[in-house]
Amino acid sequence: MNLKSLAQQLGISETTVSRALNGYPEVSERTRQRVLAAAEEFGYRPNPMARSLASGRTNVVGIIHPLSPNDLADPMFMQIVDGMVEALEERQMDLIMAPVSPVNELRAYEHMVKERRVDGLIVGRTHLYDERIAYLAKQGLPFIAHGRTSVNEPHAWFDYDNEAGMRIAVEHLLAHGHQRIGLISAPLDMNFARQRFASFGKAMQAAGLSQNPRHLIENTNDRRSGYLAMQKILGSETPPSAVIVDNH
DNA sequence: CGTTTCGTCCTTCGGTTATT
DNA sequence: AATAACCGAAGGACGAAACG
Repeated sequence: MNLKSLAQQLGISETTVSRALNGYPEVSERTRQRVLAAAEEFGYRPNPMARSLASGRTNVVGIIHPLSPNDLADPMFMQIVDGMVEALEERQMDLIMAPVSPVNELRAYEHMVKERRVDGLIVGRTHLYDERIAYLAKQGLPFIAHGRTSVNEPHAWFDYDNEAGMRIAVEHLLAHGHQRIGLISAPLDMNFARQRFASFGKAMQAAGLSQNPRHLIENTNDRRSGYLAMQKILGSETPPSAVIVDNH
């Protein structure tokens, strides 16, 4: 069932059917309802290929993800995906998630852009200087970054207030009387980790406390490295009385 | 008579396939 | 080898019938 035959069934023109389905104003409400009902009845679905051809859009938003085995069991990640899907569904758009090996990540972005497979991209886990964002900004493909970066091109992003979050965490521990505080960080080339690390140092300094380098472990990004980091901290000669972990 | 609603006609999209 | 037709839909320009 395509647009043409649907129009024939209804005895009205293709244009009117198209207008009715796509929310154009110059269609009476009664006709619109008739069209919608018929579309439902005959199970009409616009051919996505043809639609893309005509509109130049794919109605797909993508996220390229260097997949590690942990991700699919990661409730935080799934929560984010869930939010994206919810927003896209409202607009009848799809999300495609492209798992990719870390070495191929930039190539995957080029693939998406050059072959116009998506209308837009979401870029997660931003780096201090993020080549992916530099690339996308140059190409002009719409995207939004989850996290900041030092790339200069103007672009949309959303992020948490890492500076404030870490300061609050430190102040919380200070208020409980802790003086020796450790920090387990994600790799510091990740922007969020760097910001939190810097904020930690600032908050400790503001409290007049010195940081013990042995209590600062970076480069943890999974269960195992986190476990090892904590072991290392607790095994030091004067272990901290509290530890902040910057990553779930 | 002015507005609303719908139709006709035409172009466009990017690539494949059939026809000159 | 060049050209045209075609796929299915979007959408703009314009005209006309229906309506209050």
